[in-house]
Amino acid sequence: MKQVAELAGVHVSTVSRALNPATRPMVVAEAVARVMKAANTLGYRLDPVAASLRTGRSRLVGVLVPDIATSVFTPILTGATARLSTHGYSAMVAYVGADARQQLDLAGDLIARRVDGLILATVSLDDPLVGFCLAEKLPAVLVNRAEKEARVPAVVSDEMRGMQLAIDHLVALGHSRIGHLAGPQQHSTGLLRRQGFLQALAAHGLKAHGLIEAGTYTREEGAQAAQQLIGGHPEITAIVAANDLLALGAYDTVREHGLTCPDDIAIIGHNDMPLVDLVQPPLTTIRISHEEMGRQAADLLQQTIESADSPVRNVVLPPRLIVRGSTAAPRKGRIKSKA
Amino acid sequence: MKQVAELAGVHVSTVSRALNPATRPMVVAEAVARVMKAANTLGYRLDPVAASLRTGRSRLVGVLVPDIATSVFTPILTGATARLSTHGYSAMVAYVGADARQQLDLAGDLIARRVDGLILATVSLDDPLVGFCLAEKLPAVLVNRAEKEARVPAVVSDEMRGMQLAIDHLVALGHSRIGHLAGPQQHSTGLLRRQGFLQALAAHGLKAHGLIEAGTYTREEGAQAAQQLIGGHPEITAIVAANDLLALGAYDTVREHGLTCPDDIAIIGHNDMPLVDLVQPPLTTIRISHEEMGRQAADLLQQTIESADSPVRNVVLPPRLIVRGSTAAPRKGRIKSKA
DNA sequence: AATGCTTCTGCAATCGTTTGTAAGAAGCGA
DNA sequence: TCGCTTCTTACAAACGATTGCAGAAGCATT
Repeated sequence: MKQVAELAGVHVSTVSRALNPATRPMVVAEAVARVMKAANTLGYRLDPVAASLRTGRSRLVGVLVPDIATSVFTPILTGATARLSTHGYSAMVAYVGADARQQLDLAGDLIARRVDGLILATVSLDDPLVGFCLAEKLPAVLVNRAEKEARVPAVVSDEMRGMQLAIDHLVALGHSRIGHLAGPQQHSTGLLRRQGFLQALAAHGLKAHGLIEAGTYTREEGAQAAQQLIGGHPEITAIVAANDLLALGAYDTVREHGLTCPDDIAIIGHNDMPLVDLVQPPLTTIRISHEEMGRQAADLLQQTIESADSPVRNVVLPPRLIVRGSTAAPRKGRIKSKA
Repeated sequence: MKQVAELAGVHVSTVSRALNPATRPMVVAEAVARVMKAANTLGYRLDPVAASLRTGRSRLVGVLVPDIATSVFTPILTGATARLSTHGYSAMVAYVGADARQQLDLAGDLIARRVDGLILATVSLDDPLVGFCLAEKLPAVLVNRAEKEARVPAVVSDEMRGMQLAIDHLVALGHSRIGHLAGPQQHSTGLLRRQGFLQALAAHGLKAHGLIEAGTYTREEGAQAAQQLIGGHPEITAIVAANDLLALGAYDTVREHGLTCPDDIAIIGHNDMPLVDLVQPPLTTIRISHEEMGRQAADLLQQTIESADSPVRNVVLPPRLIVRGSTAAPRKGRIKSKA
């Protein structure tokens, strides 16, 4: 910067002001031009580290993502980082486990690195991390999963609506004995989808035929929960899962019981993960645009960072029903289970 | 830091030395203890930004990943970031498209932010980015994809071996008329798998029955290439794809032709992506541990950063054959294609 | 007792910006 | 001509560490 100043025949402070769009009006146009030219010929670029030291800001945001490889978090991440970069921010991504202590440490690291804000894809319904950000006055937005009380902005899918789409579809096909494979209840996705399931059933004057909670969103847990569900409620003709992986777990169980999907049991998932259209039968599911979620989260974060006290605003994205082969009208006479 | 110095009754420079493991021996043990205690009671943490400004290092590494959501890059990323953090580094992740200009810009940003090194998952066989890192003297390691000439360390799968496993398996089943769905030839994965395919065939005294290149690793391109392959070589009984997505594209085409897999045509993929065991038929494929790749890349990068001129060393991971339902012995009399 | 050596600590410069304050120039009305 | 704004620009003090250098203290050697 000193060299640029020399070459342009001005003081470094003038160079700094000329280079910063916000302070540029303070400098006479002719000087700005000279500075620009000098900077160009020297191939000079501002040092973000030094700037960060002085200003306390960094144009860096931290993104905390659960360390589950196969899932919805990848598109959230690509959407978020892409949009962040159009706002001039870079992303520091950290994959974290469920350990709250580790999460707080990591957030501490990020704060030490002077991130301007955080995108959290990890929060449970009542997460200490949110309180931490609030205490540190660090802008944060939640994505995919929300908190119980809306203390910070969040971007989520309309879970109630998603479940309503699923139930409406099944009821329209003629199902009335429907069970639910619920997700982890400490996450908003699990909780709200469960509520949505019950509420949508009630709207049709129906009640749940079994509701089993899976502890995690995995195929194994899904298979196990489906086992209990079918065992306890052999009369059911349809299963609504809180997540595609749980639904795929249910596939395994249904197959083990010698039943077929959708003829014996219709199954409907949630998320529309990649490849679920290729499994057999292709999975009917509720599609959520996770990439769009990431983008919206980036926008929301930028706003909270740049306008000091913008209101806590939630963005709720509409889900879509994607009908494939795993749902059909129930059979009249059910063939006895062979297993 | 000043406060810590005051509380411990020493100069800031002593605090700095006491806190840095490398310089700690210079400080008498008793003083170190006092500093530690003071730092703890004040909840003091070193400021990485200031340290970075002074030292030019940052304990930050940049990771460049192609912006394709569904793929092998997620496990690479989780593996790499996890291992990096055990080495005390944090990751700045950037998802980038194929545009070379954009990639260089991004790398420039990262350098400006003083990253200590780069992990590149994006490189083509002859990538300007590698030259750029070399010119900037920025440590870099490649992962998954390698360069033509090994100018920097890389972590890759043993592609030749992978293809050999695939061919050996098919030949053992009785196949002899085998075609290849090759991947993009500007990436080492595409090129080497193609070479491996030909070489493994030759080892059995066979030659290729058709070899079509797909421009990108997508299901659509796979379907299209398979179309050409089957059209031009209706005699083939097996297809070896350079990638699972290409293989799944081939599924679509085979189905369209009214043929069945594996009876009419056996198909074998590459990577063992999540869920390919759930498609119908479950995909036989070559498994690569991408998470391990990420970890090894992190290790390699740490070494290159921390020991100035460690030799250019490549890590080659062994692939494994995973046999599932998409491969079987060829039928004796082929039923005519209906399409 | 003087010298030399080792070990430890303090001083102060430095990394590359940003920004409050002051000072100089220019314009204008009285 | 003088004083008073209004623009511009320069000065210099931060931001929070690291590190070469020098000096002080302690100890052993002669």
